[in-house]
Amino acid sequence: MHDLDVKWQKKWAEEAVFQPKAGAVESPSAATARHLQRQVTRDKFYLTAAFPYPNSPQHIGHGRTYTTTDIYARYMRMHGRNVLFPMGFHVTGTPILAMAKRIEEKDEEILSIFEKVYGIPRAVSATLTEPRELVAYFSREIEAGMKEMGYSIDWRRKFYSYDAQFNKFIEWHFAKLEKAGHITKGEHPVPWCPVGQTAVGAHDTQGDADPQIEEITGVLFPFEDGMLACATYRPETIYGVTNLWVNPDATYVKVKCAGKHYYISKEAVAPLSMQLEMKVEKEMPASALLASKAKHPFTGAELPIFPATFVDPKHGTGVVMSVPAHAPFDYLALRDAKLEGKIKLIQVLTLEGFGNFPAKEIVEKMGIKSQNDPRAEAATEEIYKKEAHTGRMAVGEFTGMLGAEAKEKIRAKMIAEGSALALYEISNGPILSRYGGLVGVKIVRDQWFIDYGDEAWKEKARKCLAEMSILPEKTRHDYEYTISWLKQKACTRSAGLGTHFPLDKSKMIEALSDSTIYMAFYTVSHIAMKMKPEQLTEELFDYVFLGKGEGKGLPAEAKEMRREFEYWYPLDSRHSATDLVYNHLTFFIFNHVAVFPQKHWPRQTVTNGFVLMDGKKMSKSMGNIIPIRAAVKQFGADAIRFVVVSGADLSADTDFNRPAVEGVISRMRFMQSAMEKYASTADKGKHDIAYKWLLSRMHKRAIAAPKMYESFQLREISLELFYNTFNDVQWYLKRAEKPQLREFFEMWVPLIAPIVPHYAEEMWQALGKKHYVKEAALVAVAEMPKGDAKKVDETLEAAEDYILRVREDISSIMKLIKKEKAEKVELFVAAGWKRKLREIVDKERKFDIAMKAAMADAEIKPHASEVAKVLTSYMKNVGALAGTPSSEFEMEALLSGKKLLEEELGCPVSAVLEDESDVPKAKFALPGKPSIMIS
RNA sequence: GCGGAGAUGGCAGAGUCCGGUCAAAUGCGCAGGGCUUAGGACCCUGUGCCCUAGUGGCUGCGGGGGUUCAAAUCCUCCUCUCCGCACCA
Repeated sequence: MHDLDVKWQKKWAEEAVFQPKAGAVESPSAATARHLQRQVTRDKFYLTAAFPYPNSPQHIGHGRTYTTTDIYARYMRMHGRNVLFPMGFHVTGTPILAMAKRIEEKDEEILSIFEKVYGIPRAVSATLTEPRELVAYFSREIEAGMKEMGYSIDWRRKFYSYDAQFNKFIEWHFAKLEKAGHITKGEHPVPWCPVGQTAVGAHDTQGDADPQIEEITGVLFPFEDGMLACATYRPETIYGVTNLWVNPDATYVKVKCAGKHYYISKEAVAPLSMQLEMKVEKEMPASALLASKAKHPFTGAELPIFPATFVDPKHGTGVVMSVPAHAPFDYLALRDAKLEGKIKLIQVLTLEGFGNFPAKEIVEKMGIKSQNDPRAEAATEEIYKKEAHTGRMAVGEFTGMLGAEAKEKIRAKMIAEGSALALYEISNGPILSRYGGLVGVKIVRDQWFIDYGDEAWKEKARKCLAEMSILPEKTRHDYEYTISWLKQKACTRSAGLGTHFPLDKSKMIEALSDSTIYMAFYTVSHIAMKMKPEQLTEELFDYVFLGKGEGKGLPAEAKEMRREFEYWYPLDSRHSATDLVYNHLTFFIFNHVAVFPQKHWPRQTVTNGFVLMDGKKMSKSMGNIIPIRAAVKQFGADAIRFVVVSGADLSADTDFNRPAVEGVISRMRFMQSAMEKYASTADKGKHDIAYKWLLSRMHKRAIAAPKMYESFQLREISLELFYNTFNDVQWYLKRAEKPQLREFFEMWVPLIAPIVPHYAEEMWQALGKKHYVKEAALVAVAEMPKGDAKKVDETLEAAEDYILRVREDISSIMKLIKKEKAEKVELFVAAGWKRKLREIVDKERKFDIAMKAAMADAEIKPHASEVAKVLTSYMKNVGALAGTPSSEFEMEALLSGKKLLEEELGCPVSAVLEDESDVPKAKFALPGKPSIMIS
């Protein structure tokens, strides 16, 4: 398999079939020139798939998107379009840096994954400590894998997103955004590692946990000369605060922050200082706080401070406000301290199914013993959940409002009047970063944004979307939703590979912001990459991409670049996995409409689901990843291409498993040997019924194929052009007296070529001179056969189905009567009156009315005794009545299948009309279902 | 919480829009047989339950209820699963 792949990949490369020229013909070898000539007189077709991120090799999961794209590219090429399918590498951002660092630190986990999963020897991975070395190595691997998969990519246009020329392009891109007013600056909370001094994403954390930022409220209670800060998720319960809690064993501090004094736990200082600048002035034991009292920020009422062990000094501020009516822990702590009678509970929310103090009730109902009882957690969860959904405010200015709504209002109000701080926290913490620090939340000043919240911009994006084709169509809603909620998107980071942010060179443009219009760069990259970066000025790109000016004073290459861009743009189809709809693909639309004129807006996106391995999600930790190159070596490119796209609908996840791959390979072999046996010469003589039937099916499929390819019904195609076709050929070989398959194969091979190109190429060559389809040196550039509607014969196909059904019925009866071998088989075809009765029932589906109508019919009346019985059997399946076959049809079909049946049964088979026979069994015949007599 | 998608046989997965030809395509798995020294591959047959000398009957498509001569398919309520909610490629 692999040799065959290499053979044709080499041939395609030699003939440069995947290196299209904008609007004119290059000079590939004479063999293909003719076909390329044909192509360029037709329309161009430009498509791209998301470029890979080379921080590790690719596995078969990655192969789905690229294979889908390639099938489409190959189909379009065979459909006569001049196709451009380029590829590059995305290296922007921090994961590559993180990976290189981990290798440098000899991270056992990563080295062992490389060794065990991808088969990279430790000696080799040890050399990948430099980001550029790493990129060079993995991009080489990925490119080799893509070539081995037979992707029809124009590699001349390859670039890396940190190349100086591409940097220039991104600078131009951002200059356009800035001029359009889409760049803003502000503050932003990010997950931050205090040790690494950097923002962290999932790939920077231990265990690949994705840190989630959550807003919390730091309520400030006047206390001595400052304020006690309490972090809470439920600021709306401020009305029900009866006291405060501190941990009796913790140390507390007095800090100065923006001119004010706050009291918090000592352990809260480090995480909170990422958000607020603070200076510790004094340290004190908890007892110092317990001796004093705080004041309620609204009412000024005195609030005692009590000790409670459930207070975690590491969490929030290390001080907790007590709302015993609604928080089980607060109630329990109060009860534990025997203070229940002394402190009066205050109701804040009304909750259906509960009285005034839900926390007290649930604690009593569940019989929870103390604040250290593990069930206290469950009780809290239940009450919080119920109150969050259905609780209504019972006190304060928002009385009657849902608690969830009141929360936002109260929080905003308190922050505005200075009685609370806006704080953030990592909701799924504690998370440790790879640098060893506990991840906290930092407020980044000088954060630059792309303002996707701009309504006018959104409108333009919607307009573009409305005119685009979205496949699968049901994804359109996801785009609309994403456009509606997108706000400011942070577009710079303090570290990473890529392009420096033009307005602040100390920052880097992050990865989702520098990959939105790079498809435009491909159209000129093969020229730009040979130029000096400083030649790629804003003026040049304005001319090339926006057609500004006449190109005077610009480098000589400018005109050619402009021509390439104008020829290839707009992008006809953009491909990726579905997860990118919510960010990349939507940004892609936004940025195109911001930078380019409407005629260059994208026309289509195609998104696909993932690949599962034996029904399970692929993951490095589970070790169920098959690297793409290893898979190709083992199974050959075509089988993998076939399996990753044919297993499921485009949007659904598909499964990759060995039996599926092997099934494909064995079927391909079968077809190949059938072709060798029966298609070596042109079909001879008059086609018999069986061959006419097979060709009818083939032509029908050829007619249906373009639509299926164009709407990415790849599962449907594989089913029709492969499994069902395969079954047809098997049936045909059984049916045909002298099988011949020449016309069949001349059509079949090009039809499947986009999916299994190497195999098809080999078959195409083996066929030699074509008799029934247009000749082409390579099937990759051959014309897709068009089915001939005149060769589609529904009657013939129906007859064949009929024979199959009769055959099945005979064998089921044989089994029923436990007969190994029959002496003879007699078939009786139903009488005319039964057909007439069927028509009556088809029109009138109520039993009694149909019965009356039947009895009024002179032809049917004589059979009155049988009518009720026949009618009953019709009624059972009223839907099956349409298209009653004629008795002539049935007789003819039986005659055509007679020989096959006799051979299979090893006895004479006869067919007569029901009314021409006096065998009693004959009466059981129904239209389409002859009565069978075996003796 | 908000938004989206989905639930079909041992498994994967069609069918659902436009109700009837649906015990339900196709593939895998499993069982029996053939081939083979054996295994693999390959080929045939079977694979919800029940009855049966006659091509049959019954149950069934997440759960409940409804519409209809007829429901996997239409309506309604419910349960459960998956995905996304950004600064991360």
